[in-house]
Amino acid sequence: MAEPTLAPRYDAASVESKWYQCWEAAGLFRPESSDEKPKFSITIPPPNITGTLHMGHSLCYPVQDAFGRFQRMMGKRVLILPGQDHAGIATQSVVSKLLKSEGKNPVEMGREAFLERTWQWREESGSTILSQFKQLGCSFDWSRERFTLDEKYVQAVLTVFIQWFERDLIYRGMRVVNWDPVLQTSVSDIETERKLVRGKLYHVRYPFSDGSGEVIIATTRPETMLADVAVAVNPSDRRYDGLIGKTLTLPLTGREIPLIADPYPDPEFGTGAVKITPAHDPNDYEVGVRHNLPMPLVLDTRAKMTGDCGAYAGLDRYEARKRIVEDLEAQGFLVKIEDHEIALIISQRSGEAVEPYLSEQWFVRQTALAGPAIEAVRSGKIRFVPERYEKVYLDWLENIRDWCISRQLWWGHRIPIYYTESGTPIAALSWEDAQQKAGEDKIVRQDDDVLDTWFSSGLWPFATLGWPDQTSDLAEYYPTDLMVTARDIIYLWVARMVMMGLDFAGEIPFRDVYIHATVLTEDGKRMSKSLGTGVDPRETMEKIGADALRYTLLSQAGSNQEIRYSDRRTDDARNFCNKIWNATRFMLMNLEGYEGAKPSDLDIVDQWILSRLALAESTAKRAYEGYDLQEAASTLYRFFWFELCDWYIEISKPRLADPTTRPICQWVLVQCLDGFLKMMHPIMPFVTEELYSHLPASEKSPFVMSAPWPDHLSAGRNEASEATVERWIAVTRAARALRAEIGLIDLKKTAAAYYEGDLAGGDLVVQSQAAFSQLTAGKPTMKCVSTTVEGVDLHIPIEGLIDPAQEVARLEKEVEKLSAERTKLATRLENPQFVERAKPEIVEKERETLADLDQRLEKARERISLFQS
RNA sequence: GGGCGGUUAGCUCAGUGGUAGAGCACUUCGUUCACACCGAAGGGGUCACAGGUUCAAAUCCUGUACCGCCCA
Repeated sequence: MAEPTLAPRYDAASVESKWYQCWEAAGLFRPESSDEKPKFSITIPPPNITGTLHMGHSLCYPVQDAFGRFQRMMGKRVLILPGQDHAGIATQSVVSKLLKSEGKNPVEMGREAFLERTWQWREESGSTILSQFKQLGCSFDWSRERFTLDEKYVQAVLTVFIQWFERDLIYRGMRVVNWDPVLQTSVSDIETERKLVRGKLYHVRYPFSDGSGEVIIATTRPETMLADVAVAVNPSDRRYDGLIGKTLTLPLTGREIPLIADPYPDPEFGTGAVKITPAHDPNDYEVGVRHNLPMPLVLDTRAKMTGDCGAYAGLDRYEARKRIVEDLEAQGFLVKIEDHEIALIISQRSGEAVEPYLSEQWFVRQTALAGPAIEAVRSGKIRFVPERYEKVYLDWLENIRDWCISRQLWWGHRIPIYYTESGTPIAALSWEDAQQKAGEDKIVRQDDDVLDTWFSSGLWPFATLGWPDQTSDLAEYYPTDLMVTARDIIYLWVARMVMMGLDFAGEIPFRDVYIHATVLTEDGKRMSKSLGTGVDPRETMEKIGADALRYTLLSQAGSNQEIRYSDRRTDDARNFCNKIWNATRFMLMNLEGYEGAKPSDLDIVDQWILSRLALAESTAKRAYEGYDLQEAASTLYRFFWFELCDWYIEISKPRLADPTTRPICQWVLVQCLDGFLKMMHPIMPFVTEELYSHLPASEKSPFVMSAPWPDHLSAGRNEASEATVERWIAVTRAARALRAEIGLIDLKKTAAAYYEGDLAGGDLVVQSQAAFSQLTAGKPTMKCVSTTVEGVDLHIPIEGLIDPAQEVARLEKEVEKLSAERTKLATRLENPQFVERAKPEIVEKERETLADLDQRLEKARERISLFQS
């Protein structure tokens, strides 16, 4: 049953294109509907509809696929549910730009027309990334694909809002929020980042109205002084004793403001006096509330000075700053300008400096919801992998602040609040519902804002399964088993899913949270499109295939927090694919006469490789179970390349030529390939599927993807055979090294050799692998170069081929090395404390090593004297 | 300021107490015989630094330096 020969080189492109459709057609992406099997479910982090595949995705989604594939092989009903996020801000700005490039004005179009256009865009280009996941081999259940703006999903979002509103967990209030003046919307605290920039600290004189002196304030934002309503000093600050309550005249405007005492100003900083601008600074806002101060706005939603600002009206905030500073200086109010490092708050979406802005927004009260979410992780019901991220999660939840959920956008879930004529807000699923709830009071409008995208994605693990309906999917697959995501959204998303899952679905949303590493460039920089440091995974896949890309990234997915992507690594992965391909090719080329029956008598090498295979199986299984792909990948790599290819296949070459040993070799090779391909499959699905399809395995599954994990291999463990073959390998290595020492490094050239000692039946292995024409037991009479390893003496007759002085030098070097080692060991063994306290097996091992060293030293010295004579 | 991670061969990284490892790169040798995307043999390390615990430390503890990330 000889198979057709494979091409001599692996070509990913021709192999990968076909299998995805085969799997899908066979229905392998959908979980089986069998109650007997335990389930394993994942809801994938929904990528943005504006997204295209980057290296981060190429790690995150194959990680989920790999664990899913592994669990499928372990006999679970696996559901990996895919979908997408509507990405409010990102999508709205993409479509706005598009419209502007078409010469249209999104604002003038109006909400309805804009949304229609956005839906059209979503249909046309919003699913690119999902097809790229298919290219990566992700075995997701597309029949259950969800989108956060699906009708059903919207119902879930509105239901959550309404319930929370009615439970008084959602409230509306005037607050200073992070305002993005480019995107024209509020953003939440965690959608901002801090950036240290060099700025200036302006010291400005605020005179007392009665002419009795002045207070000097220090500010980084002089343009907001037009909205100043007070100057505050710390009550403990003696410099201002007796001055509290006096009135100051605000420069440039002549407006009168009070000097107040408040704990907020730090007496150590500057003059200890702080101007208070409640509408444009969150700390000042708090002061304003405490002192019941007015809160005028001087900047508008575009961060331009408002119409009330006289000469400055309409100026951009930076231009206004310049002009105001000039005027302060001209009028003698400016004391000095110092260099100062400022912590700017940047909006992640636009990159623009956030403007703290007093406005009316919707908030979720977080403290009560955070409690159970903290408990779920503290009690161990939810586990983080790596564990250290647990602390990050807990720290955030323990210091949580209310969540601003309203966004001044159109694309998203419109806040289901309807206002009556008398101004009462009513939360309802629809206008009609609201009217019903309102009774006599007439509904006149719906709130204009939409919800933060994270509000809707917080429901992902249960809303995708049909909640609020009690669907069978929800009953079967919730709570899910695993959430795989990046560390930068532990707050934005993971914590919120836990809070929302516990509150609405009554259960944790997932058992384990796997936080994957960040993929960086080769020199440790962030991959970023704008910086041009990104590597496009699609190009990598075209060059080397999805499997090699997966291997490159997954083989580095351990507990590290970053992965560096480099082409050198992808070469390794590509070479590995080719090696797997060719080893299988070798086996297929040697299948003549193979009948598939298990041979009755295995040789020691066969027992050895099956034992190594068994060990690889248990290690890989443990690694996959513990979410350690790096360990799984390296275990399988080492087994395959260093044991199966470098030794077993090489040793099998002469055995395959011999009709008595051939059937054994064939059978063992098939076992090894079968087991290896299965175990490798979660990481490299395509090449393993292709090669499995050529395998003459006896109990063959239709696909390696649907094959069971090879648990049965563990029976092959045989430590005695392992020890024996490892000795043969050590002797072979020593023999090759000895050959190299005398210039016989070319293994094509044969040499005769002799050995003394017990090779435990390995003479043929050593002979073939060290390329000896003959390996004869006994001591030759002619002049030899010799070495001792594992208690075996090897001799290669040299017949004057070598300069005796050179050989003496080599042996002396060896003696030197051995002596140094011996001294170290002997010192240790002479230490009574070592002998007393170290574990007996360690002491025993050291003693054996010492004896071995002594023997080798003695022999090396003998050999020196032989050459010197 | 607080927290987390890192520092091991020229480079990228494994290595949870018992003689320092891999891949790449380098040197020498080898292509009709699965694979040159390969094979064989080599060279190359004060495991950042300083203390401590231990019979024994890359590994555990304390501190320091530098790099990265997060929070304030």
